[in-house]
Amino acid sequence: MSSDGNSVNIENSKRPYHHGDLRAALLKAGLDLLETQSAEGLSLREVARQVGVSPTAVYRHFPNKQSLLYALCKHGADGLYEAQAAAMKAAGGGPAGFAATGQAYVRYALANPALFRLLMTTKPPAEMLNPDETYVYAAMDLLRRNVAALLSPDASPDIRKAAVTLAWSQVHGMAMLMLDGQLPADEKLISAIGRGAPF
Amino acid sequence: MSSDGNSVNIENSKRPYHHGDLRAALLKAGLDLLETQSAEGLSLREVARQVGVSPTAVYRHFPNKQSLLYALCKHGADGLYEAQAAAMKAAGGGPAGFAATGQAYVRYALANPALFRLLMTTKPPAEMLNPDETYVYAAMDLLRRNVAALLSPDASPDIRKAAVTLAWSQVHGMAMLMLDGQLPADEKLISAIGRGAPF
DNA sequence: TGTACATCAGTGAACGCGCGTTCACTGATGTAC
DNA sequence: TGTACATCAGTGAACGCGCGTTCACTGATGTAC
Repeated sequence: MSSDGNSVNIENSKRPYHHGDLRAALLKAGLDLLETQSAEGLSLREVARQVGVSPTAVYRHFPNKQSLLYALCKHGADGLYEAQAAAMKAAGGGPAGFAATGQAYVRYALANPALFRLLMTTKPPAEMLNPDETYVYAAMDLLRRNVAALLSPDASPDIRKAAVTLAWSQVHGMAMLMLDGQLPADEKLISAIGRGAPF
Repeated sequence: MSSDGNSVNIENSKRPYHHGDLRAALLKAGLDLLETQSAEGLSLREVARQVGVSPTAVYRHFPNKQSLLYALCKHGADGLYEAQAAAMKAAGGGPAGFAATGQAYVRYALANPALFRLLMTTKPPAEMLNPDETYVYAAMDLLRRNVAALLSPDASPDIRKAAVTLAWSQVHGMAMLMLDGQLPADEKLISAIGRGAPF
């Protein structure tokens, strides 16, 4: 466990973390725990335990459990957006870029199951800047622009909206069905996204 | 609360339910509770409370909490299948029938949010007859047959599988996004399903 | 029709559990003079 | 450089809570004779 030899327990000094580090450590621990369990099963005490700190210490960095969860959502949303943006950039835009972002969406969900679920399920707190934006707003917006670029320039707003909705639905549905074990997490299925499928 | 006048509490006789009725009452209570709260928040004690019975009484009808949840899943799965089958029958098969089943899927999810989630998330117990079947198997199979009927007869198995997957994904994704508040539960969006959308 | 008895579906009390959160506290750190 | 002191990030004990489940029980129901 500890990295100094002889398996001696390092006795924590009273201040084991440098300024601001505990917050980051708590988030890291939360993310780690979400790799092996669902968000509902995640407890504040468990996160503290994982870091090796008393439950009370968490309250120095987050006013309550919920705000810790919010922070995890934020982190996850950023990750999702970055994964999609990177995929689009790598694919070079256009139809290929569109397909790539969709696939990145599914892959991100599969790589971060509990976090992805939490992210989608959680409504941001009212204090957030744009009250009607969700955590996935940035990722969604990227998708919207991609879809718009594929449509003929004179497509009506209704058509555009329907196209975005259906594209997002398809990608999201595949992600959820795979997470829930209803579909195999099969790379072949993922790569069918955006390839001019029959629907 | 009670239906005899003067707000006198009806003192339960020791056997308030006829043979087998308590089981049905518990299931009913579970379903009712799932209309206003998530499945994770549903407790065995709460179900018992709702029926007006001690928590212990539940154990006469279900070996444990999980099996009560299984029974709720079963009920929900049957409901989903029936909703889709009825929609297909009403639409008279063919492409219209396919669109109707997809739309029925989304509508069922919206009408039974917590139950639908539970249903999708829960793996049936090993004792069930076909171990690799999920609760949604029947509904899925109906979809599969519908999709198959739409494809040209010489479509390869891979094409068929991809078509089913994408169709299910689309419908499921829309349902989930609406349940999660990421998309408005808008009838216009729902009716876009299966209407030869751009994707 | 009456009686003895097994069965069965409930009861209430109790268990141990882990949770989120509050409290009064401690001791190290950083700062002003 | 030394000292006094405020700040701040931790601690451990405790709270009340609701949970799933077990236990010994009770009294009504159904059955055999």
